[in-house]
Amino acid sequence: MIRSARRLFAAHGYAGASIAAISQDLGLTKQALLHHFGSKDRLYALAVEQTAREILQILFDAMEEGRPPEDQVEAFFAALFSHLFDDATSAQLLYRELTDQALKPQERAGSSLETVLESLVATVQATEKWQEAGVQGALAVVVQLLGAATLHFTAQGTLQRMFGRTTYQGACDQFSDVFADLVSRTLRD
Amino acid sequence: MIRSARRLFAAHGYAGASIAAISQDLGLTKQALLHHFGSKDRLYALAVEQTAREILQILFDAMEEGRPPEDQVEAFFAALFSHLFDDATSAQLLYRELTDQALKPQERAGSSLETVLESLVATVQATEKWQEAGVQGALAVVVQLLGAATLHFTAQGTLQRMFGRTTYQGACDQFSDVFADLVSRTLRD
DNA sequence: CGCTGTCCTTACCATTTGGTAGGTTGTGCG
DNA sequence: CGCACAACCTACCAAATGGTAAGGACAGCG
Repeated sequence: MIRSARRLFAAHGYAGASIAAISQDLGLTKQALLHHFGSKDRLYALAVEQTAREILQILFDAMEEGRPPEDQVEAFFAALFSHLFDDATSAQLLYRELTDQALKPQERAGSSLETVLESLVATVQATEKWQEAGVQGALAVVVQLLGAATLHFTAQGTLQRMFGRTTYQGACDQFSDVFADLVSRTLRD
Repeated sequence: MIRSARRLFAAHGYAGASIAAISQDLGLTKQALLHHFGSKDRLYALAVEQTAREILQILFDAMEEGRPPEDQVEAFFAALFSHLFDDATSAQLLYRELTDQALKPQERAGSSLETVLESLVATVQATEKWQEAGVQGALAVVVQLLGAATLHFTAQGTLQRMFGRTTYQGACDQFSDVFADLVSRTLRD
């Protein structure tokens, strides 16, 4: 159920995906959904939180103790990239939450999405190159890298339409290397 | 009128911004809007096209003949960045169109947004570093750079909320330099 | 058997959506 | 003046929105 909700919220946004559409996608009535989740807000919150938690897990896995922070961040972005490669809807959904802020304030507090960003900023701040740039510098770096990693997936449909599916596929393959290079160049000097 | 529509479509997306809300923002009734633009679709199309045309103009200005393509791309991204700095809604609106594909197919054909992407890809493909990577490689680079440039602006609200307005402002200042460096490193070797 | 609770349904509801029809006001122009 | 036309309004409409109420089907359990 949440998987279906994630797909539709990712594709059409909070406002664009009605609970009727989601339930129809599942072959149920919308009241079945409301029965399980109480309200559209709560379903959306669950979808976002679940998605963010997956990313958070990837982050934790990449944060092995003892390794230099540069390696940790690199490992995270590599793992994130391959995760999004398998499931672009994650990128789409989280990006939408970043831009729409459709989550209720109380549901936002202490969410996994916040934790991911804060941990990333802290780790970047621990790198040699950026430790003197303060929180602001690290935040700039993190946002930049995340943006570079995600547009690719969030704009999937448009890019395929504009350039053709085969060209897009080819770009996908190259993207991984180009991106890894970018992360490395940004974190080291 | 279109300015107001751009603001609201950028903030809430096509589905999330009703013509009633836009007209209320203007102090009119929604029928006044419908009178001028015929339908919500057409108003949205105008807002997107106008915004994309601004970006296209920035691109043309950066594409002076005779300069090396690396410089052209760098100049474009620098100008784009300062434009978005003044008007983040442009980034938000165009990003939404990239992800939502809310434009009708007939209105998409030959739009400024397509022209921008295609011209960028062609120019990147003309650079020394990427001329052997084909359309795919150039597309990957363009998407990556655009993503890096825009997340910052599209997620403005969330970032301000999470890290505080002052921290966000500080990151803004640093972002410009970090980004210029990133573009340069990506285009040259 | 009967009781309870979960799952899911049909039947509603008030509100909002995009859009139409028709009328009113004002302005420019012959 | 009289005519046309744009701008804008009120009044409506069918459809879709999120959500409530009430009940049926069915399982587990005493």
